[in-house]
Amino acid sequence: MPARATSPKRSSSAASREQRGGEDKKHTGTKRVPRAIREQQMLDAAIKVFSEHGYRSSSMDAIAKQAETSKPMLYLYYGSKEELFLACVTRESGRLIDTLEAQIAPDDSPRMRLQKVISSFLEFVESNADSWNVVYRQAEAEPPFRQTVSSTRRMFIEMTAELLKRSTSDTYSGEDAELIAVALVGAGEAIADRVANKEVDQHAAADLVVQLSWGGLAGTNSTPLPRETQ
Amino acid sequence: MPARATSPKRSSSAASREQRGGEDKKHTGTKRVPRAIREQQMLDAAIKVFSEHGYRSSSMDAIAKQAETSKPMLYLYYGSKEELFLACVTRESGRLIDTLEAQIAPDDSPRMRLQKVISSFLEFVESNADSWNVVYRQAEAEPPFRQTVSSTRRMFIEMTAELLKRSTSDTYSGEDAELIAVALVGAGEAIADRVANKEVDQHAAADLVVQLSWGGLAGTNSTPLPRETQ
DNA sequence: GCGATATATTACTGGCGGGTAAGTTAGATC
DNA sequence: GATCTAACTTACCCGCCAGTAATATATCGC
Repeated sequence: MPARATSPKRSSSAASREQRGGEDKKHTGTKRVPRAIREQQMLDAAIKVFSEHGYRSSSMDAIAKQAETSKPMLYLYYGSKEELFLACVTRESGRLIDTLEAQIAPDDSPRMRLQKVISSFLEFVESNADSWNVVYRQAEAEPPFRQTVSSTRRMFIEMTAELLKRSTSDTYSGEDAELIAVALVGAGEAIADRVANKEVDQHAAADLVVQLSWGGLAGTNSTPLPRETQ
Repeated sequence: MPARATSPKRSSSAASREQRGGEDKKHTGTKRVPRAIREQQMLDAAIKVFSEHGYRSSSMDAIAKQAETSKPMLYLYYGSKEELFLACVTRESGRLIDTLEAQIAPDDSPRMRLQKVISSFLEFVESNADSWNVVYRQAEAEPPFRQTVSSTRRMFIEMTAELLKRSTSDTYSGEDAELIAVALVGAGEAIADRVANKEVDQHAAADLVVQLSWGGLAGTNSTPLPRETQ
């Protein structure tokens, strides 16, 4: 009964600060940390290592070390490397989705929604570059996880297509809206990569993507960009 | 002409000889193939295997088998797995770039260029899905090759930005043009992924990307899409 | 024919890394 | 303070695979 990967729900709050107490070298020198917390530490560590070296090149030992624990604990809690990675993807894409959903108010105009979603999306990516890298770029290249990425992306595309259909007159078919959504999401991801690498300012990028989505190149042309920060 | 691995120029043209003579099972049963040809077979095989399983999960044995040769030959010609992969990326991105460059005539209008480039790009991706996958999606996830992908992409972005600056009035700064180019290239890549997976028709997609690039959503709105095939 | 060399193979190794067995201790509960 | 469990560890196993001898033979130039 190895508890199988995180099956028990959540420990919720908890999280009494600690660590760095003392270098007790008595026998083993390892602190005892409740499962719910350790699990999160492990995911944090895994994301960092996976992001840096890629899935295959990341060893479980390296992840364990990063999480300040040992390999058997990883296996006790997550079962296998594959499940661990999947847990990373699941948690992080969940966090992202939650973040985005929290932004939209039901009575926002479509354009307002677009703006909010885009800027919070880029904000998330900026402050969670490793997550972004793991969830999208790493998972995409590993055959076992392609489907997961694909379905996450599909959700974004659906979301975007919905916005499109609602905001514009129905001059193009649903199929076209879908393709356009694919393109827009792709554009967003490309910008996200730049933002994650800190190559562009997130707010400037957000402004530009909104303009571009809404008005296309003509739009950026006719409406001089209001730049905010930077 | 970096030549790299493949150092001795050797052979060059060649290409005359053909195999498929007879199933001589005398001793080993393996036919002799000139280097220049074997090298290309190896790259073909490597691209296929890499695309299917990813860089790390592809064994040199599997690639050798696919190329109908043996592992030591791979090492003789390419030196290491890493160099082999790099050779794949180099050859394929070169092919893509050549294809695109062959399209543009110096007296084409910017819009004409855009259209030609986009459609030949998507055409290439459609008929070279494995190349696309290796050059972009696989290489991107492997730290040793990220820079290569990055510089290939940068070239596309530069090309696009140049087109933008030339075609529109200079109402936005070069920096904005660059960012817009990032977005457009990202959109193109996203569509390319769909095309590579045969999820959308390449010609319809090309039309749509052109429209979208040129006129944005407003453009697709005001100009009903002329659909061709399908 | 006769080397020289380029093409080829089989069979190995060395280590890395996923996964596990077996045992240890901390601390909650009564 | 005995017990029971959950949190830990060290130390190992073993398969896979990048890379390498060592060796064989087809073919070209002469």
